[in-house]
Amino acid sequence: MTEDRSRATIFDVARRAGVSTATVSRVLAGIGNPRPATEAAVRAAAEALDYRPSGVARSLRMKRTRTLGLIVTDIGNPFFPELVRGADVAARSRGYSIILGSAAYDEHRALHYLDLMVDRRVDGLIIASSQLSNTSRPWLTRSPVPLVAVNAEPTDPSITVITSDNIGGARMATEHLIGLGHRRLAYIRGAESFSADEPRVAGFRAAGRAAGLARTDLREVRGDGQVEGGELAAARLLSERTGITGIVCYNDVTAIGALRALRAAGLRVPEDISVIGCDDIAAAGWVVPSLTTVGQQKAEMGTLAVEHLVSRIDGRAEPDAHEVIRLPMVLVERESTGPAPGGNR
Amino acid sequence: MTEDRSRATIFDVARRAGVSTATVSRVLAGIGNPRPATEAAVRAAAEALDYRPSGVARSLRMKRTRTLGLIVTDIGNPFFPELVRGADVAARSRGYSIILGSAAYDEHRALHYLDLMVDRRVDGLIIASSQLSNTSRPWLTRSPVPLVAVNAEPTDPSITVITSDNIGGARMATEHLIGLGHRRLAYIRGAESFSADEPRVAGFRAAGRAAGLARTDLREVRGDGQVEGGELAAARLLSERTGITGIVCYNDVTAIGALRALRAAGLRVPEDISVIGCDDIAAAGWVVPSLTTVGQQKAEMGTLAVEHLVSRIDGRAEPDAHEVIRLPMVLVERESTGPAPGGNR
DNA sequence: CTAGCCTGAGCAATCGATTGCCGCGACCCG
DNA sequence: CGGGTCGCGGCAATCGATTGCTCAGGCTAG
Repeated sequence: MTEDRSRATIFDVARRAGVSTATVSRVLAGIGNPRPATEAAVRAAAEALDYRPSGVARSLRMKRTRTLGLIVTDIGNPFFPELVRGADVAARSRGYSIILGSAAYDEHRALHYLDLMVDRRVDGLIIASSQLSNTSRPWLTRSPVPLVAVNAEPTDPSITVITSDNIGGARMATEHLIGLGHRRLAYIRGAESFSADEPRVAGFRAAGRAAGLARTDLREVRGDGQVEGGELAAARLLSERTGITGIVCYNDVTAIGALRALRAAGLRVPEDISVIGCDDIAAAGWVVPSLTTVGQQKAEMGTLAVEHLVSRIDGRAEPDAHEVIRLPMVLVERESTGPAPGGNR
Repeated sequence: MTEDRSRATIFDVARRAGVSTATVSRVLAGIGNPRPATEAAVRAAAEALDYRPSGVARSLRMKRTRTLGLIVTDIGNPFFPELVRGADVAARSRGYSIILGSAAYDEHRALHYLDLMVDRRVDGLIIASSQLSNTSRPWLTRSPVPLVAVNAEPTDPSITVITSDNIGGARMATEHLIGLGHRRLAYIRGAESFSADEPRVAGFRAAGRAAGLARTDLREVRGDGQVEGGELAAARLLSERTGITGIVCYNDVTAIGALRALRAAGLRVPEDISVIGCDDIAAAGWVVPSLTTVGQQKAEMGTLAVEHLVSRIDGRAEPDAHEVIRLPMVLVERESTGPAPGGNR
């Protein structure tokens, strides 16, 4: 180990190369045109000392950290890894890093992360945590850094939002079932705090109404966005014996729970009953039968969020160009949906 | 907006409170015992200006960022979110943050993150990326910051490793099947680059040998650690018609693929054939039949990695107290395993 | 040959905190 | 009433980079 325990500083490089720190900084940043001999000396010294500029010192001087904070509802929820990945890739390609915070469904945790990240002087914040959308609005609107909300319904015009067309997605899912001949449908909702739940149920109702279905042929039960909630809700639905043949679910995880309940009740999917989910998580393709779903463009949402922030940070976009971007959802047909039984129509 | 675009600095607080920055720093850090009037003035000023110390400036001065770098193979792989969560919780409770990097199965990306994180002056690194274990060893052994490898086999005595008892886990899985009367077994391997594959296949063999099974009754086929690989491998196994009744899989994702292939072949699980996975990812409980598996203590691995690093950073542990921690794996019995058909004992 | 210009590179300030050292004021005791 | 001691709080250095301003030297043109 010839090298010191701590890393070489720009001062060490300057001394070794026989120049000033200003010159080292300029050469390494490619600013100005140094005399060939100077440039060579600096590069050689930097190389020999394995010099790497301190991001901390640079951040202090430049007043930017090239770091973005990303707060998600819960990293264990299969929806988020893809979003994180999309954001990560986009950030990296622009020279930014992501600091991750998983709120674990807890608003206090989320707020703590928010403060932590601001203290760390992140250049921007991506909030993909439904927990924050409601109570913490004051914090968000007076955020000291650019901010974008992902996968949440717009609550404040001053905040940019990137989300899916939840109404359209749920309508598409419902229309898919109706197109297969289903006439008695149910919707299993998510937890109350999920801001996408309301628009999705609205899409479900709209599609049902448009197809002329009676209010009584459009059941709605409450789930929790988890497997257990979907399982319970589907079981409740079955016990009601209302003869529904198609279930639209708040998300894929809920749909997987519903699948389990139907299986336990001896019903075949899709022969006896069809199930459609939402999100298109990886596991949707793993279960048997594999799950038909309307997919969200998760990675794209992450990418767009980063792009939006970076262009705001770099001043390429108006500081208050607040918009609402709604990504279309895409129908992914798999095995869990099929023609309605009994040849209705 | 009374407040400025940029945050208040310690200087602003000092001026408003009529004291020096040194006093502000001391009061807010709780060092020394200030005169009550002084303390009140400082706190009032800090409050009024919504002052929050700059982590960047502090990091520069203190030469520690209270940030840990975490590099994972791929955040989309369901194994990692739990690990990330464990690390995140442990880090947060100790005042550290996690910077995440997802290598997306690409060693170049992983190395890039490594450099990035060192440039950001993280205080420690957690490598949970199998991509790094091999070629990048030189980098790792001369890392400028404390480092711990997670979920990898020890390759260098100078690196602390936290991993599962892969041999014991695979043996346990195999013994579980043998205990249920199965006598003709197969093991579906992971990709070659996964360092846990070798020990697991060794555990499989050891358990088979110990039970007196013939070499020909212990098939091994190559998968890829993904659903597709498991599906293909299982299909190949079936086409060989060797009459196996139990399949041990490299991981749960592989097992889920196997389940799909068996189902497609019209075989019932577990009546005709038993399947056991490894990892205990969330989806293992979602598929039908739910998957029996030997679980890794994912969150604990993340927690231990953080604890190890923090104690090294804080100087509470020897700088070269390099150890290998092997966490036991735990058998989680679900529906995909059952007595061998034909009542073979 | 000299004056002026152009450019490469150094000086020093700056970013925002922490902390060693020291001075000054107050209080106590003789 | 004077001197000593204790301790609060200020001064200023420091962390490691970036960058405006300035200086000096070389080259060109008159």
